[in-house]
Amino acid sequence: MSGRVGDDPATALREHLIDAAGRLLGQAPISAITTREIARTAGVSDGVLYNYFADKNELLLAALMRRYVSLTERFYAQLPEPGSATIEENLTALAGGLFELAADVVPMIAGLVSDPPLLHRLFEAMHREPFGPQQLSEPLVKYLEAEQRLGRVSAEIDLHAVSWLLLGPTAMLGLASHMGSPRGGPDEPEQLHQFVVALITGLRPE
Amino acid sequence: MSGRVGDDPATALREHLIDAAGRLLGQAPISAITTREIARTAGVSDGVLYNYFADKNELLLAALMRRYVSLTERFYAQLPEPGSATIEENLTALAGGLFELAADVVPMIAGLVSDPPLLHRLFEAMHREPFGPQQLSEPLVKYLEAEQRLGRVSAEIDLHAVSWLLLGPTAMLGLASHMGSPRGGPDEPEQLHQFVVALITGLRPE
Amino acid sequence: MSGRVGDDPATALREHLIDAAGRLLGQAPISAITTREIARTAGVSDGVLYNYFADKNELLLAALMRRYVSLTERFYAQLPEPGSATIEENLTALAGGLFELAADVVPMIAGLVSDPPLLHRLFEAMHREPFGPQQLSEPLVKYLEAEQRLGRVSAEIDLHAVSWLLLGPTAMLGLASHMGSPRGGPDEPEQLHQFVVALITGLRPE
Amino acid sequence: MSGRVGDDPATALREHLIDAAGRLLGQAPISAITTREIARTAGVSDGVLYNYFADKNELLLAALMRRYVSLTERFYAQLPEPGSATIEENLTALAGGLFELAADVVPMIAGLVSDPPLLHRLFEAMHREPFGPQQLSEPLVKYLEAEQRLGRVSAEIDLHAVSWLLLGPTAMLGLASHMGSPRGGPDEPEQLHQFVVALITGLRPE
DNA sequence: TATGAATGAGTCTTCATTCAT
DNA sequence: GATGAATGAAGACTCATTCAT
Repeated sequence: MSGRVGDDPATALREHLIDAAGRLLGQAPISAITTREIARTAGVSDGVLYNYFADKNELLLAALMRRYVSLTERFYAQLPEPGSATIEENLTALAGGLFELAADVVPMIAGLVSDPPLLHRLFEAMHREPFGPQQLSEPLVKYLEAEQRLGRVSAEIDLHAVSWLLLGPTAMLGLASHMGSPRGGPDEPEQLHQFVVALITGLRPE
Repeated sequence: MSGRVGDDPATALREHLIDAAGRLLGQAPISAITTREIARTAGVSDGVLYNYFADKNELLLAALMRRYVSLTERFYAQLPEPGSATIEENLTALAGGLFELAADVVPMIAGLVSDPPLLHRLFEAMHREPFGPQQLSEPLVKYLEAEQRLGRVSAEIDLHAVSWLLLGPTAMLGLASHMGSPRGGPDEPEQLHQFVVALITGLRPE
Repeated sequence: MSGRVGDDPATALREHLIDAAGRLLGQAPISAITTREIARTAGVSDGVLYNYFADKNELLLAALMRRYVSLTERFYAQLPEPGSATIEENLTALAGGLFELAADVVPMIAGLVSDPPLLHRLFEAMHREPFGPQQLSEPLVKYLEAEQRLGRVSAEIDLHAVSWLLLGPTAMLGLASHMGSPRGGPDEPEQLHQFVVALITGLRPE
Repeated sequence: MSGRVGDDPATALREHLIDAAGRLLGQAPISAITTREIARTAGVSDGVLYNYFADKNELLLAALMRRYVSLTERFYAQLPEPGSATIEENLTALAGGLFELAADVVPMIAGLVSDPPLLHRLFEAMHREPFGPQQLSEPLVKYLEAEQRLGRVSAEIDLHAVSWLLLGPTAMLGLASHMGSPRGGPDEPEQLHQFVVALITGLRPE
């Protein structure tokens, strides 16, 4: 039972615990995760987590952050190249990535609504990261600015607002995908495409 | 110990319990509400709730529904008159109402992510109501159709998508307002206004 | 809600409650019967029973007695006629009746083992009845005495012991029929017949 | 609070809990035994039992089995030697052992009639033991077969039936001994003797 | 006398946390 | 440091019994 964890520096176990907790975070609502379950998943004893974390929440917090960062990076890696393809295609692909991100992140965060102090701690931690939640829109804005300079996006529009107009419906759809969804409408990729088309068109009569 | 409950006909206590639970729903995350707490808040004994509800969840469900319906009705009462004022003003006001609705409803529902069976029951109950969650967009679409007929909104745009483009960012802002918010940006009414302007403008270069 | 019980003297309700409890006694283990269930079965209110009985147990006791007496009477009505048919046939038929009696009575009494005071009260009541449990063997002994006088049963045998030799295995089989029985052996009527044959034969080598 | 449990290897507490439950099983009806009572009897905290058993019933089951096995072994150790003494003496001694066994086992099992699922689980467990309940008769049958070969028992009799004729009345007497017994008759050893004599004699007129 | 709503003690079970080894 | 057995507070739910109407 000794070398199971790895031969890394002393605190490799800390990482190992975070990974185990993170794995569980993808499988069950956060409130259903017990310390015993984490310990078993990690293959260590029940009490060891208290050697590295003040309490269960602090471990969960670290796992939450790690998960958030890794999911976010996955999204950033998919950003389209300004000037390539069409705006419609690019934004639709982007919305697809956002949807996946939201489908993974939203339930994680939504589950935290039950635990405001923990939620608050998570947000503080997120804001210390290079890519906090509101900065999620930043690369999106960057991309749109580039397209604006290329003349492929209206010069007069507020790009920060546009980023919310993409993020919002997409996240909502991601959340909805976790509930007994309202069958019958178009499927999700098609909905995302319609959002983009409408956003490009604008409400203003020609 | 007699008149405490009210002088209404028979099952006034049922209502009283729903009210007590509803009050707690506004103060604490749903998973933190205990049967004992409800009983104490209602000023009755621990076991009474089982005389009126199959279990704790059924009571919570009733309280949740009552809250949802009353918040929804508040929103519907504020719908703008097609043709009056400007589109921008109307949609901004509408977004304001949606924001308030979301700020109240979203945390309520988000907390349920931890309890999928209860969440499912809530959705079934909501769909039996005249104004289910997906029908939330219906009056919005109705309003936009009227404006479309008046020629104040582009004829070629998908109004269902537009409704999501309004609901999504607004709900997200409502959720965000419950967290240690990202200080520094514009305040919420201003953000909502910017969403509307951008949505009216559209991305397409003139 | 007034005349539901009948127009008999004032305490017809007492009888009605006993009947309702007796009906439930045939359907569920005694410990699973609640006062509310009795009241609903009887179509009366929860609290009435305390107007006629000191507590739940006293009502149950009365129901138990009534049931015991009625089942016992059913058995007595089936006693064979001495001299008719053969001893083997008569005793086999008799064992069949006893088996049915036991299958009905045994679980009722066995369930009481969990409640010694109530059990004790039941036995005291039974002994005051004309046909107490040990008197169960009396008609059996009477029948055997008649056969003895007719020379169809050994003169030297203790008929009281014989009655136990019939009652015992039969009751045991009745109890066993209520449990996940040990499949594979002969069925119950055949077993009863074998008991009788062996009892007639005796262990003594010819 | 350290050495209280015993110095045995690892799961001494598991045994300790079974013992505590077993002790209570001898003192109170099974349905009256609470987890708290077991814990207090064992001198441990309320929740420990769930570290060793899936639930209360599984602990009770283990205690029940242990008791059953130990009582059964006590009985098997007393089997008479075929050919020794007389049949009457041997069977009377055997009936005495059975009576003691029944007096201990029957109330234990009878109390379970109120809890069919647990009863079923007990039977399954019993059948996995070398000496299940129906195999109780096996050593008895073995003994009688030996006597049959020695010519001391009628060759034509069904020994399986005979074993029931001994077990049945004996078990009934054992059960009866737990109730406000029917004073006045012969005492139990004498009754058992009479059963044996009658069984040897047989009903058939010489 | 009948009602049935209210009571509240008591049950089983879970789980974060501690601490002797 | 690591272990994992023990702790015990807390939660949902049941039900015999009471009592104002």
